[in-house]
Amino acid sequence: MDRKRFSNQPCPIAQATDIFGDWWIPMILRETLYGVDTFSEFQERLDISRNILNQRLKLLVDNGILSKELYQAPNRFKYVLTQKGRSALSILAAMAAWANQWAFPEGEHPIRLLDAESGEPLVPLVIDQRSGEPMEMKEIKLAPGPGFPNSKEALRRRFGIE
Amino acid sequence: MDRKRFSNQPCPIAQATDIFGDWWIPMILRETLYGVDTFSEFQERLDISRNILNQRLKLLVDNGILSKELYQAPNRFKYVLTQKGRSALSILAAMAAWANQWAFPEGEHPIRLLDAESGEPLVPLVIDQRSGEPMEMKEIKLAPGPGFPNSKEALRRRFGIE
DNA sequence: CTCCATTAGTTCTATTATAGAACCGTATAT
DNA sequence: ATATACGGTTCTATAATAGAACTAATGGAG
Repeated sequence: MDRKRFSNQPCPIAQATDIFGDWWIPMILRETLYGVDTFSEFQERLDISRNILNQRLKLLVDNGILSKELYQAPNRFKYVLTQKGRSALSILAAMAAWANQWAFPEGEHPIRLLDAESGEPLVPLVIDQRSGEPMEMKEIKLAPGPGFPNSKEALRRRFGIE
Repeated sequence: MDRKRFSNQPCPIAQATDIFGDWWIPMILRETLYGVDTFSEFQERLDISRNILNQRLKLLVDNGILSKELYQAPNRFKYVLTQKGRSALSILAAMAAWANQWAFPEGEHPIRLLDAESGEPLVPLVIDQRSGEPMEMKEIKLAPGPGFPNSKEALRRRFGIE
C-alpha cells in the first residue's frame, strides 16, 4: 500500500514529518551545506538512484524548500535553498547536535559545524525562547492552539477527555 | 531493493537520519508527548499497522530511545522515553517550530507546546550555544571533526580538494 | 466459574516504493 | 566530428508498507 501521509493533520510535527520523514530529504539538504547544488553532484555524492533523486528534488521544489534555477540554457539547473529551506536547516542542526552527543564518543565527533563567515565553531542548541532554557530541561506537553479545529470530536480524539 | 542506510557514515546528520528519517518514528515520539505509552494506544491513535508499529517500537528500543517496561505480567508493556529519547524531543521541537512558522498562517497554529510543569508556553528556537544567536542567522558549513576518518580519500570524497 | 474484552503481538497478502541499471536528448568542449 | 557532461526518463526486481485476519494470555464482569 501507499505510504501513510500526515499532511492533513492539524499538527506541525505531522506537517514536518510529512516532508522530513524520509531518509533522502535530510541527506539532500545536508549536501547543500557542502555547496552541492546540481543534480549530478547530489546523485554522485549521495549515491542515490536518479529517478528517486528527481522525485525528491521535485518534492522539495514543490514544497518551497528549494528553488530550481536555470544557470545554462536549456536544461542545466541549480537547486538553491529558499528562505523556508534555510530555516529548515535548523532542524538539521538539531539532528546533528543530537547524534553528535549520542551516536559518537565524547571528543570523537566526525563532523563539526562552522560559521561559514567567521570560521568559528557552531554548537546548535534547542532552547525555549521565552525562558532561554534548553528544551531538554523541559517536560513538553502539547495543547490546542488557535488554529486547532473547533470540534469536540477532534479535541477528544487528540487530547482525550480532559 | 532495500532501503538505503546511512548508519555507517561518519556524520551525525546521517546517523540521525538513519533513525529519524522515517515517517513513523517522529509520529510515535510525538504521541509520547500526549502521554501515550502502550502498544494499543499508539496503534489506535496513529492508525498504524500493527506489524509496522511492532517493528518501529523494536527499532526505538534497540536504539535506546525507548525502553520497554513490563507493567503487568506476563505481556503488558509500557514504552517510556530514555534520556536519549527525551533528548531527541528537541529535534521534534525544532520540527514543530519550523512547521508552525511555515505550514500555517501566523496566529493560526493548531498546536502549542507547553511546559508540563508551569503550563507556560514553550517556543523552541535553535541557537548557536557559543554566540547565543539563532542558527537561522548563520551560514552553516560542515568540517571534519576529531573523529573523522584519517584518510586522504575520505576527506577528498566528502570535502573535495580544498 | 464462565464468558467476554483488553492487550500485545504474529501472520498473511496485495500493492507500492525503492534501488539499480540502461537509455535518451541537448549542448559545450576537444 | 566526436566525445563528454548534464539532467533527466524508463525499465525491472525486490523489499517495505498497509491492511486485515488471526493467536494467546490475562483480568474483570456477571
